[in-house]
Amino acid sequence: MLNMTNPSAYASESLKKMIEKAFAAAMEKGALATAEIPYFNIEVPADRAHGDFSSNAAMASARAFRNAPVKIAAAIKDNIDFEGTPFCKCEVAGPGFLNFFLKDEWFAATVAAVAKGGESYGRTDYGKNEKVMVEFVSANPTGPMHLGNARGGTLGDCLASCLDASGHDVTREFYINDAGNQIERFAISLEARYLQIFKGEDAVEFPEDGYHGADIIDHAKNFAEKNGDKFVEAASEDRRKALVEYALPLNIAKMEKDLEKYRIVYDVWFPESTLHKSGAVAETLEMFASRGLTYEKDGAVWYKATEFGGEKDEVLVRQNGYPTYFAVDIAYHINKFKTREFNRVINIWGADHHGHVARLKGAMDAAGLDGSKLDIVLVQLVRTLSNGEVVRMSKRTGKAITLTNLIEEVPVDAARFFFDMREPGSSLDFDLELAAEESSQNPVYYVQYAHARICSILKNLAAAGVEPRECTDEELLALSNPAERELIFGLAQFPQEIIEAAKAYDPAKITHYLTDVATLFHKFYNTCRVKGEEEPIMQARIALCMATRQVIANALKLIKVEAPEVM
RNA sequence: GCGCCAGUAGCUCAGCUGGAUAGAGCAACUGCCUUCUAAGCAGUAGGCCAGGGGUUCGAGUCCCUUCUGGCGCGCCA
Repeated sequence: MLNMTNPSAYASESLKKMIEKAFAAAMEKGALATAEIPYFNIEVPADRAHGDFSSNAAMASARAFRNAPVKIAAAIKDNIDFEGTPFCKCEVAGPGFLNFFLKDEWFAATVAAVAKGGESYGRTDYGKNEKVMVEFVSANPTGPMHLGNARGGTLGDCLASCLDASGHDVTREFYINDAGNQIERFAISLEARYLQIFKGEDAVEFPEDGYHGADIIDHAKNFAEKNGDKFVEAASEDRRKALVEYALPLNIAKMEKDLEKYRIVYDVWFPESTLHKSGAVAETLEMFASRGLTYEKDGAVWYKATEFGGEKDEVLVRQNGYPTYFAVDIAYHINKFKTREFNRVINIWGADHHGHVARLKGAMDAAGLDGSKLDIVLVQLVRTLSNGEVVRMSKRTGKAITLTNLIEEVPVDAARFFFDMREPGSSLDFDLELAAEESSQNPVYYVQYAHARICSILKNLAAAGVEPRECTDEELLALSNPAERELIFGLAQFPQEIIEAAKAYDPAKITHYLTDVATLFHKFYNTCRVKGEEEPIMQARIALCMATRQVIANALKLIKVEAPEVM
């Protein structure tokens, strides 16, 4: 039997070699003119009557061989040697497609491969252990997280899982913006609310650009209960410091807890403040200056971004002497690449940050690093609706549907699956009431149902005294019903599907794949019986059921959704 | 004004980076449970792939252009 960790890739790779050999053989015999073989595709045809795999090799090489595609296809077909490949048949169809059919052995071997792989079926070493960071969510710790964070969180987390499963060395990171302007605003907001408690709301004006949310008021109240009016007469600087030192850790802890409830656990929580304390920001500024990349204008330090693809130059140090967010971000990313030696860095950002993409990549080039190793996945913003009305998300006004609300109203399985079904680039409307109401028709249950059904079949068999056993090759070869074949073919795609998701930075492929496998299983279930069949075929079908359960469980685990045994 | 992202069935979305007759799920309609879970299956209906040009054997996919929607273009982050 064949040994396969990635049955689908194994088949398409040997097909590619087989076609190349056929080209060579045809040229040698003079059936084709001697020419270089052009690039051609291997794909799975939409209509499976067209075979298990097909190739456009003949059509793609029409020009190179100065011949009609159908004639080239015939020449290839005549010179194909199936020996040592998982294929048994080739047909020429349509305008010159080459359609290929897999041997029975390949299907049997796939079922065996899933069983052998067990929990690790799906994992490959594709990424060669490349050190990759995925930084995602990184919400401001000045207020609660919103639905955009939930979406970015799901996508970032699942992307990290796909990278991990495809053989990358992955680190999940949350960047804590615990310094800079928004912390200042956080401080003055807390201060105003605190003073309002003791002096009355009218006596203390709330700052125009402060955070108006109820969470700020709660923090101030709790702080006042703990410390009384001790800080009313204190110097403003001390008061603000005390308030921030009280409230910020609480906010960070709350984010960590909420994300954990949402099944997101980070390897690293990286505070911005460490970049200031360690001198990394200062070093970055010096380095840019020493490379002649900066100049002074209007009392500020500017970076010549236009020399690195930017539309305009950018301020690094403000007139007031403080570094800009951009300067700190450059220092942060130098830290990722240089200090911590990540080979590739992936950031999940809200689409509203897209203006920042090119200049940060350019800055990496300017710093002597490789900006092309920095990839930004832009997640379109989530527009929140409430009963059909648009709710503006704004930390400033304090009105937002929070991640906490989401977790309370919609089961985590449904929420994660929902956000994971859509590609990052698609814009999204989210109505919390509607989502809560309709969560029962979320496709996640369709997938989970398939898993539960399999568990139920196995349980009934066990009750009847039938225990699964290892099948012989011959028994597995008997899985020849079209519904069985389709299902096995689907199971074979899993490892490659993970690789594709990792390559395209698109974990939505996994939810689509899961839905496909669930469909294939439900069809199989309605076509073939397990219990009550004759022993050999029953055991082969048990093996297929167990393989399917394994794949569904592995894929659900990848996106951190439960695989229930009973529904 | 310039830039980025999007526009595919009534709704929500796929479409494997240029392949064969454009597919799912909801919603609608018709069938299928005295045998392993009907949260399922089978079927019907639903389309100018936003519009118009172009590239080639072949375009939902690539190029140009127009329209529509979202988001950017701060010494904010």
